[in-house]
Amino acid sequence: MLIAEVAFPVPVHNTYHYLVPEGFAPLEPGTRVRASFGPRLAVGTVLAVFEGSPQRQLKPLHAVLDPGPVLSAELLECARWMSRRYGAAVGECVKAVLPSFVRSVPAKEGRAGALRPPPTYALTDGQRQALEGLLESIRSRRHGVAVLFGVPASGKTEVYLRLIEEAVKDGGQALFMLPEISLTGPFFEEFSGRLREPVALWHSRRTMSQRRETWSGLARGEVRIVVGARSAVLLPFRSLRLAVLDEEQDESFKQESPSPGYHAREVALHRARAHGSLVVLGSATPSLETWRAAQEGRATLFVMPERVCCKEMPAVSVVPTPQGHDCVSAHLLAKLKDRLGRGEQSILLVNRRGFSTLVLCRKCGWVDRCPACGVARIRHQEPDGAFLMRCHRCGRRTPVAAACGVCKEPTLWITGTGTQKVVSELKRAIPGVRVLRMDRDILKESAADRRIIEDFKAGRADVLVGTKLVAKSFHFPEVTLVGVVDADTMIHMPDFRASERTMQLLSQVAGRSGRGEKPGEVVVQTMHPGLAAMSSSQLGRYELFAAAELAVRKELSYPPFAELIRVELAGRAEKIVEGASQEMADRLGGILDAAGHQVLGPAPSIPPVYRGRHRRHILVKVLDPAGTESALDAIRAVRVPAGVKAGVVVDPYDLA
DNA sequence: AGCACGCCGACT
DNA sequence: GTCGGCGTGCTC
Repeated sequence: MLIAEVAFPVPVHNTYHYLVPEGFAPLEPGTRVRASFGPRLAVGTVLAVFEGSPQRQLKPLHAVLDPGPVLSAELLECARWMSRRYGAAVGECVKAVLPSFVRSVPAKEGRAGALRPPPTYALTDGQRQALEGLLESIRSRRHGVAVLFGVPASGKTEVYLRLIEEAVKDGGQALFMLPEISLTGPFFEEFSGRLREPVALWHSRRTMSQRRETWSGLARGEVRIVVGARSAVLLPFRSLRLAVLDEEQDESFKQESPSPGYHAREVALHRARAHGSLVVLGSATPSLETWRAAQEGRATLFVMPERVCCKEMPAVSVVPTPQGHDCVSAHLLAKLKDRLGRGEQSILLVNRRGFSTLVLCRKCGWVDRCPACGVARIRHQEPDGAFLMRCHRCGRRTPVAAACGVCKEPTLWITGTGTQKVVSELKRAIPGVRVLRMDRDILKESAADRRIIEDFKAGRADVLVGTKLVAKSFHFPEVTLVGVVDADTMIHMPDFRASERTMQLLSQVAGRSGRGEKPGEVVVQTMHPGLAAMSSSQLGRYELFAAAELAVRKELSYPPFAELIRVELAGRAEKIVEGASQEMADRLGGILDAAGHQVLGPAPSIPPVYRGRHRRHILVKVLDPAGTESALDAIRAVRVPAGVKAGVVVDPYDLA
């Protein structure tokens, strides 16, 4: 009898078997079918078809929905791989690569398009050398991985453009990915202007019809170039020759939820192997995972050390964070005034939005926290000028406490620096200064991030104060000073990546300085000038940071020397969750310690109670790189009691 | 994910 | 005495 293995878009790990009625054959994997699933009919995707004698009574398929497969064997295999790699249900992975808007796509041959002659730009030595190696790799039609390590403004975009041109010759396809939707637009524009071949834009905010057009165009081989965000890596390429991840270190390439929690870099590498294509990982501060891959020869390193626009790197000075009332040091203030006098612009990076980031009691140490989320609340100045406390996790607003929540004394200390406070301090210290603020609050209020950027670019402000949004790849030629108001806030996060994140942010924001004719300068305020993450904000010292940080990671068995799996248990009854997570940790400890892995916890998640459910988590450090799959099996094999739900995240970036 | 089965509160 | 809450469990 002919049996079909079918996956349904539901969070269950098993697949289901059905009889294939006579008239339905031949039925190929990747075809959608309708079948009775429990008390209802459901649409599923055929994973495999085989001849066999079933041990149990199987139901027949109800209908075949496509004339042929809508998913290629390669993409179907990718879904199955994702399910194994990330411990996600197969059906959910199939759903991720086969969105609901897809209609049947008849196969059709693509045609080769003519290329616009590449413009004649003078390339730097670094660009030329990188291009030479990378073009050769594309032409070889063999799988390869390259790291394009270029300082900000080193001309990576020009390299990408020429690689794409090469990749789409005679029917090839190219994928260009950026970590955020907001960055895809400008690249889409630029690529569309420079490349003769049409460029498609892909991200989650595109309309159904736009997505359908791109999806089926790619499947037919007609669409050849895609600029997109994370999910573009799951598109139905027929002959991928090049996959680029720009800003590859950015954590937005990792999806944490919904399941499957995939990393676009890993999926790109997996698919590129199947297509025999080149993967280019571009960054000024590569992730340590990528850097180590280059050191071990799993990726080829290309370095572009010189800026295209200007000769010198900005000079970096590290000064102590002021400990008094002010948050901008005399040193930084003097430099700001100096820029103002010369008609040049400055950027100030502040890590938190709001006015004051901490309200606490001087007597007993009580900290004002959100009762629902358990995190410290931020004092905000609302658009009407009044002050309110806001929880940055749940967004709830409450009046500012007049007295300590425990000892009821009016001994409150309002401290900590947010973007609003810096703006107000600047206006007080430099009369007449024109300041723009850019953070999520402002963008919500005025719904105009474009306008802020344009105003600043046009010189209608002297200083731009903002959160890490200001560090993004904007090009402001008149900016000659970048100040980091408090570089320590990130580094104290209880997360093994805190130092790496700090270094990346500092380096990125430093790259905004001196991009025009005039040389730039960077001032970092910190109480820890000796930390590697701080000193390496001096551009070009990435290698020193990476070496030091890799040594730490190795010592403590953290990625990239181990792989983490976070197991979270949640449920209504606190005691039951507590018992279940202890049981889970004990059981895993027994199994996994023997394999050389480590089990940490359980510990309460942050927040410990969310939507009425108590949450605890366990961290598994998988020391043998091949051991993740069996560790996931071991986790799944532990039965959790009724009323408790267990979830896993492989390679989590959010450790709370 | 759906959808049904199964035990505890306010109503014709 | 019933209708209905959503907690629990299964779907080839």
